[in-house]
Amino acid sequence: MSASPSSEFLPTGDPRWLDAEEQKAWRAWLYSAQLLQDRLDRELTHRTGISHAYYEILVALSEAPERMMRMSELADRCLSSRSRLSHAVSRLEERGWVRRQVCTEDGRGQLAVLTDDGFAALEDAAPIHVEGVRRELFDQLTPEQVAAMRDFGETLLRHLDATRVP
Amino acid sequence: MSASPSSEFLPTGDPRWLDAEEQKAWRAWLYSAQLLQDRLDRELTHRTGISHAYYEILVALSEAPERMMRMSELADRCLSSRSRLSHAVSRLEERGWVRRQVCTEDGRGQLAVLTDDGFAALEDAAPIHVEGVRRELFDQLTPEQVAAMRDFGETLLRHLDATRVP
DNA sequence: GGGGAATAGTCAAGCGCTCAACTACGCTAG
DNA sequence: CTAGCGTAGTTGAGCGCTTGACTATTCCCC
Repeated sequence: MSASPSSEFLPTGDPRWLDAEEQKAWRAWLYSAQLLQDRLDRELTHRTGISHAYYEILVALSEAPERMMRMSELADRCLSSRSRLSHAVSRLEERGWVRRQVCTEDGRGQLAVLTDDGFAALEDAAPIHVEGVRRELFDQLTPEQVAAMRDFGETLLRHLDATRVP
Repeated sequence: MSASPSSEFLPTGDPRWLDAEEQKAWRAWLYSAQLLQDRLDRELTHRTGISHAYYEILVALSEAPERMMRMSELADRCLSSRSRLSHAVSRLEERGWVRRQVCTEDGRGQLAVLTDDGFAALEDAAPIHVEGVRRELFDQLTPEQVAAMRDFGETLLRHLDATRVP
């Protein structure tokens, strides 16, 4: 719907429609974001058997002290819901890459721990992922574009973080 | 995994790891993209019952001549697989928003046609979506950042398009 | 003009996600 | 102490997506 539709008497007043330039900018960003994430995810999944979502979990754990994290903390770090993370960790447990451990400080809590097998799987996958990001993203951009991408991302993150409603 | 892991003798040579600045840029972009898309999709879904993916289908049809498109064409336009689009159109058909029609020029083909009910649903949803995009995206950015976002998206799209492997 | 490859679309099985309900534990006020 | 509320995490049902196989039609060229 490129032009304003005919409904002119909305309760909240006329929406601030996007003009042609804004539409182009929005679509270019949206399509490129979807295609890029899709391509990287597919390459990683097909070459390593690890989806990008699972990869993020393994990375987070590998960077944590003693390679272990509380479930909720891990969920936040991976932009995941509690439920989604719980399911994902169960599946990673079945592969032997992660194990659960009760948290001694808080009887309600669980710790997700990266196993040696999980770390090895991550070591195999990391080069594939990094090469993908470089090939599809950084190799295509000038340093100025990279700087703008970061600036853009950080600006948006500040806003999204400030207006979060948990 | 922020630093190079210990596997130093890979068949393809050492991967070109991301340095700290590149990591920050990549993460900022990735997280902001995921959070933004997620927030817009949730708002649209909860307030209108239409997910962003379905919204895109309705928009594409509404802009097409006679509000109809070939299934494959529609799939490409919506960055969707044939199968996914076929499922989605079936569900939109159940809601009475789209109907299928055999293509007279090509006996294999099907046309997806937007119904009046579908157009009305889109008219209701469009202001919600546009306000979301404006509030979460354009209102947060300077004109320079918008220009950079578009430039970034178009650069990436050119690359992704040129290296597509169907 | 007839046989094989290519194309359009659908369908079924299985996986992963969402949502809401649920268990279990901790915290605090009375 | 204990009642009640908040927090941590899990679970199951249901939906949507992916994959790969399948049907039907068209295209191509010998």
